[in-house]
Amino acid sequence: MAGAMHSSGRGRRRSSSRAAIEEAAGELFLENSYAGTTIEHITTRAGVSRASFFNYFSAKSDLLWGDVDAFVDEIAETLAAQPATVAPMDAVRHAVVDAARNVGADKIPLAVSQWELMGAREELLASGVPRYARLVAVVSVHLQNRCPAQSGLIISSAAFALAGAVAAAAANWSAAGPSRGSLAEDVDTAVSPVCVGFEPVLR
Amino acid sequence: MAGAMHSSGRGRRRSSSRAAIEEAAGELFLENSYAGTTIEHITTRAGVSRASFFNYFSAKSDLLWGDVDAFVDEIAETLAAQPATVAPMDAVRHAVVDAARNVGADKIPLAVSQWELMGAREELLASGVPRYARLVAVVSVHLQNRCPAQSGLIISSAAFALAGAVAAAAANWSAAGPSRGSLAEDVDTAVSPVCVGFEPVLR
DNA sequence: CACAGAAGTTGGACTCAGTACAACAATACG
DNA sequence: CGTATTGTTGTACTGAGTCCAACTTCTGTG
Repeated sequence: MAGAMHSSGRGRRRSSSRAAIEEAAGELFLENSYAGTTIEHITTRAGVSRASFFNYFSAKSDLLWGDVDAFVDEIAETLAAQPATVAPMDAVRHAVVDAARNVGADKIPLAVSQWELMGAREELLASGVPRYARLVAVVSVHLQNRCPAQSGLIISSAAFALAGAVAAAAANWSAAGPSRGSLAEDVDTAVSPVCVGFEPVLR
Repeated sequence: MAGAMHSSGRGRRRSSSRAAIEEAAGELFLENSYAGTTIEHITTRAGVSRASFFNYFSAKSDLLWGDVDAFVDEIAETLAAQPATVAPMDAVRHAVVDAARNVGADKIPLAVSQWELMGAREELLASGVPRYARLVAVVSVHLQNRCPAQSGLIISSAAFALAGAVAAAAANWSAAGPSRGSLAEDVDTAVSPVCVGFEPVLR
């Protein structure tokens, strides 16, 4: 996020290593599956040193979740810009659905588009957790601000449940294959009941 | 669970390695934190070989989640025994709350009781994912059986949201420290809105 | 222009989790 | 007493992630 701004800094310029790594990884994951691809494979094909890999990514799984991070970022921004007049759960629903609208079928995250192909599902799932946790945190903070009187239990269960519904929608959507419709609709369908259930509790 | 029944088998008897490992691990996690404890530390203190560790546990994180696995097992059993007359989400709520009732303050899972002490929260969280996934699967199967007409999206978002609420309750409860009340109450509070929201959608 | 310093890249050594497997030890059963 | 069965151990290996000290490429300043 920050720290990467180097338009007119002092030292050496970044080469295009990052893009090369991402491209090589995408190819290799398809050829050999995620688990069957080592970081060394990737850096070799990208023509970069192994050490350089960790300049750009903190872990192998980071290659899979970049787009999801952006998705959560967008939700956070939308929520921050929401006027206080909107009902809290409605604000969250709109933020989530809007963000989903920007996820075109063209830009499906690697982790999602190649679910079956890449094997090691559980490992993939586990590597996605920090993103899920961040979504929970973002929603929690928003609800906390809007409903300061509420107990932490209610707040966090609403946030967890909502993030769960979003995850379900994403999983379902990706599993639908090339014939899938719009992610935004699926997210709306999945999230609505959660909002309906929690809105009255949050008063 | 299964596979451990060896009261009068054929070959060599199991020694008490398992208990020794668990005890040593519990001590060491408190002394040096989870991340600061290696498997070799554990096996050395337990007086067992490193190889033996993997006879009993498939990963270091298995030491933390054993009780949670039992919790999910219990939910699965209760659900299977539920009569078809109960509304689907009510059945799930009862199963979850009942299972929570059996989790006394004395038997708090390692992963939960020593959350702050052990550092490496994200790693812990990630290692818990397979359990979360199993809870989702158990609930999904139940809903699928009770509501065969429903779309997969609704089913799985209900299951995800419910599992999320349970996780929130557990996290909240554990964070409450020694003064915490009954887990079952917290779970009920967290899960109810989800059930209220999804019950009508499931018809 | 030289040079100091910032920022990027690399090689190499290291720790640790997890896998694989062959040898060895203990036990029940015929 | 053998023998098959099962538990335990030693050992060697792969691969992720960390650390760090060199080296390279760049920019701004005197």
